[in-house]
Amino acid sequence: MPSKPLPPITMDAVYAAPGYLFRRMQQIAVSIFMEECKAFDLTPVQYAALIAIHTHPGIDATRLSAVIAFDRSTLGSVIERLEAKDYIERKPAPEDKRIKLLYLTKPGAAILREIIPAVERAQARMLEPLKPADRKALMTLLVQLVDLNNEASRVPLRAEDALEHLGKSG
Amino acid sequence: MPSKPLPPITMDAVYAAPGYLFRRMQQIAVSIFMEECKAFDLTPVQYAALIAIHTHPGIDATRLSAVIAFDRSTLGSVIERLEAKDYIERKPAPEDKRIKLLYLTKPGAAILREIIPAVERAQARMLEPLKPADRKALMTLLVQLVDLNNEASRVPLRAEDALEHLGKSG
DNA sequence: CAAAGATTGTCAGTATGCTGTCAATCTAGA
DNA sequence: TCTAGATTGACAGCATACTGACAATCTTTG
Repeated sequence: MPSKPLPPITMDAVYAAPGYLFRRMQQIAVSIFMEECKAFDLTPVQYAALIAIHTHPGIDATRLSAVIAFDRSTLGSVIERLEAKDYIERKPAPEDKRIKLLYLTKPGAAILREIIPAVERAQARMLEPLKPADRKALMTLLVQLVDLNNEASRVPLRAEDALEHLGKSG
Repeated sequence: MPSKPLPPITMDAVYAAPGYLFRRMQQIAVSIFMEECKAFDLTPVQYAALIAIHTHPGIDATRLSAVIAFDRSTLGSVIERLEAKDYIERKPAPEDKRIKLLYLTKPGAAILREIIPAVERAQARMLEPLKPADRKALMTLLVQLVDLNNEASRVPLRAEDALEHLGKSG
């Protein structure tokens, strides 16, 4: 057998491939987010970063990247843009000259309060076409899959554990 | 009531949001794809484009973007790179001077044959952590959701219908 | 304490993705 | 036919993402 006959190459195989579906769904999710939030000058990534900084005031960029599973390189420019919009500020850490601490500003906290309803509408719209039971089933499976595949991505999620090495006053 | 008390802002709400999970899963999917296919100089997007051009020889860029649901602007550079690698070639359409027809080259067809097993391994790996029944359930729900949300994205999938206006000799 | 090693923020380079625009070209209607 | 409108490929500009590298800085070790 010099060459095994390959399966026929069809677009249907592409349309049914997990990778294609994940990409497509991501495009759709971003599109819905931007539509619901067009009154606010925030992208999904910037929103997640703001939430994380709000939840962990004084976090540094490297730990932030672990908490939201974003690439450290990418995060640099995201932070820059958030700072340019005056939603966050960077302060040098007194005990480590390499580190810059991130804090939400008043306008940052304000925009967060205002945008949350729009974000929730967006999240709901993404799943709206499914029956409620199916929405729940899909989310359950996705949470599992993302968790079990955590190490497969370049920047695994390190959630709260990532903060254990931070100097906490508690 | 001057201001309604907002729900507490937690990272768990972010981690459970559909949009966040889709983004995360997309990152993971790309990472796995690139790892399995590192022997071949092809990205997931370039792979999908190659398959579509193989399936629809002589397609033009605009219709290609509809068939794989990629942005027309983005596709331009993707095509450029595929052409630079000598995997496809562009020929001017005789009856319409605006259009450039896309064809797979011999090296393009060859790389497609070679990469397919790696791509299938990648697709399988993405779902591997789930039980077989759960994989099937997830894919079924995702196919539904992507289809029902088709119009929500900037570039809805137009699959084969997009080709109806193409001059077909058959 | 000095050298080796690790960490942090940053940058260059590449590759999607999106919005908006434009000239060239084709099409449809007056 | 002549022109208003649509289509096509291309481009500029912005925003993720990833790889790999780097200087400054901190930590660990001998």
